[in-house]
Amino acid sequence: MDSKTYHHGDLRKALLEAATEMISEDGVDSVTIRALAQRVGVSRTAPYRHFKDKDELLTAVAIEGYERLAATMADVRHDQTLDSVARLSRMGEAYVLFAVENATHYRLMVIDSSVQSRSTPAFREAALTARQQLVDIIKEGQQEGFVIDAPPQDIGNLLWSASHGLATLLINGQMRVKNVEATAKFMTEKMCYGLLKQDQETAES
Amino acid sequence: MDSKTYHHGDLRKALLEAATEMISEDGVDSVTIRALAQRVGVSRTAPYRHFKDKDELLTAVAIEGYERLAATMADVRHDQTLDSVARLSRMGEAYVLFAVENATHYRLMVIDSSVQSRSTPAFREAALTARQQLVDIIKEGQQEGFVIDAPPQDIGNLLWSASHGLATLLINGQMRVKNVEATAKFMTEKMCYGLLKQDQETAES
DNA sequence: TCATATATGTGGACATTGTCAACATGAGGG
DNA sequence: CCCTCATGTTGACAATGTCCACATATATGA
Repeated sequence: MDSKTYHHGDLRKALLEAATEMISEDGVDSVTIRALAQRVGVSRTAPYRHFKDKDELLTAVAIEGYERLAATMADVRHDQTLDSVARLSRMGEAYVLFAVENATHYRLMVIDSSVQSRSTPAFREAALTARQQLVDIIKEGQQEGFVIDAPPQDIGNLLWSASHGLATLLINGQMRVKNVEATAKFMTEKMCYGLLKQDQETAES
Repeated sequence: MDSKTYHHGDLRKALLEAATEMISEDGVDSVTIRALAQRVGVSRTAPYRHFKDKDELLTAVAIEGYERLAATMADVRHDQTLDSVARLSRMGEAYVLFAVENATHYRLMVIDSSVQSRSTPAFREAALTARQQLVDIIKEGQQEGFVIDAPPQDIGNLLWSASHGLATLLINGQMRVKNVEATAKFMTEKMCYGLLKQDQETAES
């Protein structure tokens, strides 16, 4: 059941794996249904038995990406060797590293227009699950008294935004940096500890 | 010289305008060379006299976008009714508003893979010019003693990242918000005034 | 003024791609 | 053992990007 059977076995999975490989090798645009099918060893229209169209396939790849990202973030969240503030900071680093190391895949996940415009419930849920890791850490930080009392969703959006933005700058080469980890750490810390010399409380949204 | 001449007059400009319209109406994927040509009233291969290929055309559109963005940011920077801290905060708002109001165009500018991968010197310069507006304000803030002494480039990257990230979340609908301006303001201010209750100085990158 | 070179626009042609429809195959249940 | 249905195949077609040879107009210089 591995080489020349008419039926493939688990074509869906094979397609997703091959697509992921192609994306990381040559970018999303290099993924064509035909090339993908050939790589997996099936005829060009076989993928249509598993995905309605190309967008659906790419969306599935993007969802897998979010699942991996969420797992990475969950690891940080459960790292018992760190306190909640350190975990918060470390999570920013982890996020940025993930994005940089999986740049083309990350692009697909985060902003590729075809995937975004079709955004299925499953896709949205995958993205939300990843973000929830961050929000949960913030809540813990609040319980421990380290983090200000603004709504954790809002704070999460702030940190998520900053991490995503940094990742984008790095991926696009608009920000050249020697050490990605150090940069991510600098930014996350500055964000956590404040940017201006004087500190004061301000109204919320 | 406006309706039926064999030669168009300023086809290049007309193509860019039409492409910009199509992008904002139906997204980047709706821009096809043929549709574009038809919209402008020329034959399908005429655009190739002005752009090497489709990517070059889209890159030109993206550059125009950065020019508009830079102009918007420059307006804020030169607003004499605000002090430098307020200008900094306002600039974040202006950036996010620009992105949301020109969502599809913004996508093209910031992360569309075909444009990014080809990124020409002109494209990079346009992006840098916009970012420089932000860095300049930060320098002014430092001179006036409001902003910490970290390298202005680093601080600029931080704020740019956060603004870009927020814009992306909003554009992708991953963050539903009643009032975009208020949210941008909240985030920019929180970033400027610090996120944690205690304040302290930390090492830089 | 007029011929000619050059820039600009046109139409035909072709390869690539996504996708549909009709057909083939084979695994599993009755 | 046969039938059904999920799965895979082949042929076909339309849309698209883009090359090439040709057409046309504008500018240049004699």
